[in-house]
Amino acid sequence: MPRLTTEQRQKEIIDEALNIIHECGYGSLSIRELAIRVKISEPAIYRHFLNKEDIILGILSRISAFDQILADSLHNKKMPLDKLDEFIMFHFRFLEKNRTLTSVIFAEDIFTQSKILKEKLMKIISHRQRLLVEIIEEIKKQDSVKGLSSQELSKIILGFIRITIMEWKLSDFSFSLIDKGESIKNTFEKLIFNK
Amino acid sequence: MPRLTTEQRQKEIIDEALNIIHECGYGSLSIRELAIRVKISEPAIYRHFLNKEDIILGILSRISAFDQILADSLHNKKMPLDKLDEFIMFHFRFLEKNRTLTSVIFAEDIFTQSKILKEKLMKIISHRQRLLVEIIEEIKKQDSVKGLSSQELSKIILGFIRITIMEWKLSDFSFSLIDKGESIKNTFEKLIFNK
DNA sequence: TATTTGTTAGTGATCGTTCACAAACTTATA
DNA sequence: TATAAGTTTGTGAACGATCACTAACAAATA
Repeated sequence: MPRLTTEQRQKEIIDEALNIIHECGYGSLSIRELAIRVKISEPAIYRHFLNKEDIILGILSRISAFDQILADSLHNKKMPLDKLDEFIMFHFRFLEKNRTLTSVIFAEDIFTQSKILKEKLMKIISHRQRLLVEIIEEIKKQDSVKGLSSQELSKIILGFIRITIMEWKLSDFSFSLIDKGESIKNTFEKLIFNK
Repeated sequence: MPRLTTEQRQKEIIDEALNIIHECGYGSLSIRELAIRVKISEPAIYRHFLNKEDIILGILSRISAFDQILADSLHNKKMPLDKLDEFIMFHFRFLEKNRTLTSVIFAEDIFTQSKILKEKLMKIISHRQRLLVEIIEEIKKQDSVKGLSSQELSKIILGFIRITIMEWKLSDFSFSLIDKGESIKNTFEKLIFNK
């Protein structure tokens, strides 16, 4: 029975929480099961998190952290079209490395329970859309884009990304998301930006 | 304490199950709460459904029924582009009238628990996509469509529909989905079908 | 020694489900 | 037509299991 620092344990606990949600759904996420997987007792969980909601907040923080890395990565690209590519591919690369997070994205029920969680989720969603709208606005300055609002375009792109991820998940990750990303890239360039 | 036929009760139970999921999320759907809302005892629920899973199957059957009406409605349209319009608008009209069903659509957790439920959901999804692909193929015969596969196009359309519904739900149904449908129609005609 | 991280044991609440039984409605028989 | 028999739809009480969470205490670490 090794003793870890709170930081290490918190990471372990969130990792296992994600595994449970991923494998058995959010409804199966119990402190009991979590404690068994982390190989500590139930009360030990409460040494590192205030309550169950706090654990979910920890999961959302991990997604927020992703947002920061995404923003940084976009800064490195100069051409707006490259930024769009990076926006899409970053999502796919990230999810290939963190499959368990796909389950959280679609687990609506996590967020209906608590106002705090719902607000945090909405922040993440709107932030990501704002990021995409900015990219599209930049593209519009350079290239001719059909008479569609940036809002609409962003929703089309996000919707397509989302449905692709969902298909990937429902197929038990049977194809390469990154390969799909390449063809999606071409699709949008053809479809929207007249390339 | 009035006695109803099984058919009537089953309808009541499913209606209230949908209300609970809609208002409080799937995690709050318990036989106890359900019985309170229907104003019968818990064991009475089991007179009309085998178990909880059976109740969810009843909800899914209601969605399947929708699929049949959609297919019929599409048969009445002759022009393929009208069919596409009808496909989109039918979804929106239906959901405006049945808001509670939007919650089920996004409640992933319902389906992760049971193999039977997951399979029934996948059938519904793939059936709807097949319907849309057929429409797109018809359009392709008549109009010039950019070099994109019907599969890809169907995913773009379904993704956009889905994200619009999600936005509608997250905004607490603060805008008219049908109005949005009109502008989506124009968007796709401009974007994809060179109108 | 003080603090942090862990344990065992137990809290009341709620879960889905079943039991034995009662009232209502339908059908068959006297 | 009255009544008996059978079926369907309801009830209260209770089942074992599990839920999130806590009090009290022990061991490891600084």
